[in-house]
Amino acid sequence: MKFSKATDYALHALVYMIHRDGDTVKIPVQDLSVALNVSTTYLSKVLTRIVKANYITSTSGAKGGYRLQQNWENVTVYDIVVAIDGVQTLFEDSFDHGNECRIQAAMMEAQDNLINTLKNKKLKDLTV
Amino acid sequence: MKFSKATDYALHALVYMIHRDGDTVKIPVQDLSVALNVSTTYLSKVLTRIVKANYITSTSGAKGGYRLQQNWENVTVYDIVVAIDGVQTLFEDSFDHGNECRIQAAMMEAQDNLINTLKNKKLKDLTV
DNA sequence: TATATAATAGATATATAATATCTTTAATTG
DNA sequence: CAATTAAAGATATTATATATCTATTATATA
Repeated sequence: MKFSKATDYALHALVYMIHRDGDTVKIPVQDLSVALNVSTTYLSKVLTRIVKANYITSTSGAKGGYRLQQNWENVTVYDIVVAIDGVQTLFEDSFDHGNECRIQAAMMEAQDNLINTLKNKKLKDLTV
Repeated sequence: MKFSKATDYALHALVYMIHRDGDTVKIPVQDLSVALNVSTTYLSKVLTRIVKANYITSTSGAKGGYRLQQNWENVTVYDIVVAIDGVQTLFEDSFDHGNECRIQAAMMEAQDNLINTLKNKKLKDLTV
């Protein structure tokens, strides 16, 4: 019952990127790994998922790196959580009680409240 | 980012116990394990944590078993989550940004909303 | 008191997932 | 072409949850 470190890394990396002039610059993973004190290889794997999800772009080769997409101001914390960990169900009922199971329903309600909070948090708001 | 199976088992076991005449009967783990289709040994380990947390009592020996505490009507889903998994922080910031870290703050707010929902759910309400 | 029943505790096993590293490949610049 | 940088694949490491097994302790009752 924890958010993954990968999500933590991704959020911090993105906030760092926003600070470094938003979508105007390309930042190599090397820079980010120094800033966050995380290995380049692992951070790169994490960021690749953010690329796939289309919140940043990447360019290989010299002078390459990661750059925020132009739409970055609308990206939410929830978007990143999903990009890293996928859409998860917090509570998987081991028992096949179907939809009428009240335990399941209670957990779902709690989960919805968690998710909605994260949907209302834009990365932009975390950088002020 | 998931609730544990142990929590799932505990909630179902407790709801089952409530159905079986509340706090008036002792129910051996054998019965519960049949009802939930979970091994007696593991379920027993799980329930011992609920005993420690004082939401049920246990008596060894013949005619023994688990019995709800008299206060069971006030026990919440959150109480059980804590009894099983302890008080957890959903998001542990790997970076020592201190309290002013906005990422941390956003995650905390989401977590609070999750927890408050579970605090407002009594086991009693899951059994109607 | 002996026997059967039932929870608890400790040791250990199994499974799974997250985290991390290493190496190779592909793309880009100058 | 040489240097740089991301991506991908293979693998290793670590951590944790889940589960089982055995031994021990407690209780009821025949």
